[in-house]
Amino acid sequence: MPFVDNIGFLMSRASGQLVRATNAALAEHGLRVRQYSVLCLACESVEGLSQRDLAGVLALDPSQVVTLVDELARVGWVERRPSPADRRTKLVVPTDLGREVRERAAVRAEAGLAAALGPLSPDERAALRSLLARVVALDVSATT
Amino acid sequence: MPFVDNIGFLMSRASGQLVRATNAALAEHGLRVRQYSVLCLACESVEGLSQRDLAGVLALDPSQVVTLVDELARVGWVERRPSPADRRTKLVVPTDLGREVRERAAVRAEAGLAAALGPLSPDERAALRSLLARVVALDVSATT
DNA sequence: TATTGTTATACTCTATAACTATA
DNA sequence: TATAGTTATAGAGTATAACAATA
Repeated sequence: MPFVDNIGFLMSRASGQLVRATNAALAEHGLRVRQYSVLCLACESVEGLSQRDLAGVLALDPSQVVTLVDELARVGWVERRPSPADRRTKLVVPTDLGREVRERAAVRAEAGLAAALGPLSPDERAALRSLLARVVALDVSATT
Repeated sequence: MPFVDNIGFLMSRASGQLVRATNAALAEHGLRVRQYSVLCLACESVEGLSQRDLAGVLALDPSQVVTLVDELARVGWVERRPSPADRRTKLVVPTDLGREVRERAAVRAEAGLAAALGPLSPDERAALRSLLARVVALDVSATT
């Protein structure tokens, strides 16, 4: 099988395309996809997530999460709150402004992603999502 | 739909896993996946590919290809040959040693990739490949 | 004038290691 | 002793711009 049909190569190219399309769509909102992912997860949580939880869900190193939260906090879209249960832990919670930004950004991000997925039917997108989820579920490094 | 089910996010995580698994498998052969892709394409071509062709197929900037070919040439696995047709063009061709390395590396790379794709059946892998190929085919930036 | 290969630069992402404060 | 967050650093990947040789 020729190299251009290698699943790893195709995955890497496709991933790059989706990231670029999403970043382009998010640019007008002052976001990149990494910061956006943190903002989304913070908005979805009820009590806020610890940075450790964020690192686990996103499969990032905790030190990377620090930077992402710093950037979102600097513009006032999330804030760090002390955890009532553990004084080491900081909960990342969205501000009201952060929720608004996230809502507007989500519309553009979805549109950008949809365009990058092109002619795939809804069923095909669901199939792709399901296959990807099964690959991701294998990740051994993610200790969460 | 929660962020963790976002296709872009899942694709990005899955891509990272496949790249890491492949790099780990290739490490004992002194290769990383980017260099390996150039070596594979050079081995598959009959007359050698120009660096421009390589950049087009791999969706990389021509300046990135320079670095990759430099590294493979330094260890004697490929060489640059002048094109008979165009004196600006350099054809990248594998050496005999390069072909041997590629053959051995391919075995390990395939095994590493297969492990990273885990429980996906052959049919599911084919379906994944096909879906990815259709997404990649959309890439507007690839002028090839 | 346009294209191939090249050099240079800057920014993002990835990967580790070490430190602090708490547990 | 282990964990959450933080700082620091180095390497790999991505994105542009400019230049020389050639078409």
